[in-house]
This record gives sequence, C-alpha cells and structure tokens, in this order.
Amino acid sequence: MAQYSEELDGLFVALADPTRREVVRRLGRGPQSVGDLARAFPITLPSFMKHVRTLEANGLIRTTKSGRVRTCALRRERLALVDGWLAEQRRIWEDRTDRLERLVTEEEQ
Amino acid sequence: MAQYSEELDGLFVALADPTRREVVRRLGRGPQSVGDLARAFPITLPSFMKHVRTLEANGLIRTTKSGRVRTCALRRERLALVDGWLAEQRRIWEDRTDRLERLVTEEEQ
DNA sequence: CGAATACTGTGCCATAAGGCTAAGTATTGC
DNA sequence: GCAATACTTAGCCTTATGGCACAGTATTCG
Repeated sequence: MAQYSEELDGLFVALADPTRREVVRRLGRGPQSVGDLARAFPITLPSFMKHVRTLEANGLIRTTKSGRVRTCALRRERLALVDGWLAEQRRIWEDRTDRLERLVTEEEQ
Repeated sequence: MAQYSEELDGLFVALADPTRREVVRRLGRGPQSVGDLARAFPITLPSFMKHVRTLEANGLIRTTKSGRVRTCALRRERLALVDGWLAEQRRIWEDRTDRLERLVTEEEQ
C-alpha cells in the first residue's frame, strides 16, 4: 500500500460531502461567517458547524473568531494537494501510454 | 445548495478511501485482475471486493470477467470530472482576485 | 474426475458520519 | 441591563462504512 498519505486522505474525506464541497465553492468567492454560510443549507446550525470543523481539521479552511462571529476562509494551497494527486495519476498514465507507443512502434519495424 | 452533483459526490466518496485511491494508482499502470490487486493489501478478499464494487459503482473503474478471473481497468475520463471540479474552484478564485485587483487599481488612481 | 484457484454471497460486528434537539456561553445593540 | 444574536456543547439516534469469517459457485489444471 505504498504512498499512503493521511493528509490526502483527510482532504478527500472532507470533499466527499456535498455540503462541504459547496462551502468550499462559496468560500472561493471570499471569506464568510459561519452564520452567513449556514443560511444556504437546509440543516441546523450545530450540524453545519460539524462540517466547518471537519473542513478546518483537514486543513481546507482557516477560521478566526472576532467577537461572536466566526469567519471562514478557504486555504487554496491545500486544494492544490488534491490537484497534485490527480496530476500524479495523469503522469503515471502518460508514462504508460508512452511505453505502449514505443512498443507498438518497435513492433511495426 | 446550488450545483449539487450526485456524480461528483460518488467520485469523491470513492476516492476518500486510501485503499481505493491506491487501486486507482495501480490501475493507472494498466489493467489488473482482482486477485493480483488484492494481494497488495492487508485485508481479506471479500473486503477488497467491496472496494472494487464501490469503485465500479461510482464509475472509476470498469471490470470484466473472463473465466474465473475478473479484470479491472481505470476509467480515466471519470477522474477528469474531479479535475474539472477543481478547475472550477480555481476559476472562481481567479475571477475574484481579478475583481479585487481591479478594485485596488481603481482606488490607487 | 477431483483438487486447486478465483472469486462471490451471506451475515455479523464495531465504529464513524451526519443529522437532530435542548441547553449553554459570550457579544452586541437598544 | 436585558434581549437578541451567533455560535457552542452535550447527548442521542439512525444509517453507512469497512472489516471479518465462513460457505458457496464456477473454472481450470493434472
């Protein structure tokens, strides 16, 4: 099970929930308070807060509290890690097709 | 909760497990039988088969049975959907920074 | 044909995930 | 200061997830 990454795992788990993915989408437009975000979803605040905590625990967002308001902001550099994993898969696949092509070319000779 | 996609949801859920992510990685190098794949993991075959079924149900792999051997192959075009979602987030963020920059530029005048 | 191989199906189990209500706590506005 | 606001905490519930053992089916090999 080479190449196991707990970090990547958390990121994918965090993104595996539609509510959390939508939060990420909204935060892409800029920071927002928990309350403002929550209003967009059909679940209770405590339930919503769990998602916020999950996102923060897995590093996808950063939150700060000022007075009674907690503000959330996206951490783009962490989304880049997911991107990196996908890029790796592409690279593996491309290496493979390159090898296959060489093989076919050689056989054609 | 605009923009909800059950398809994307399945893809992220499928990729949220390290075993399944590793299977995807291995299949990037080319198709492989369930048995050959399973040997790389410290779980029983029935447990491993669940992962295979999850991957197939969410469209990340295709499997075919010939004789008593089931062969798995990666569906790259489906990984591209995940890529697409990430690209969208990047686009949203870039639009936003463009707007912010315009704002800053205007204020500087 | 009989044994070995490669899954497949069933049922059980423990934990985690995601939701809720109800009751706090800390700030802010009147 | 008192009420409203904006979370927070706690506890509970249901379903989903990931793992297991054990037994079965279908192919293939000697």
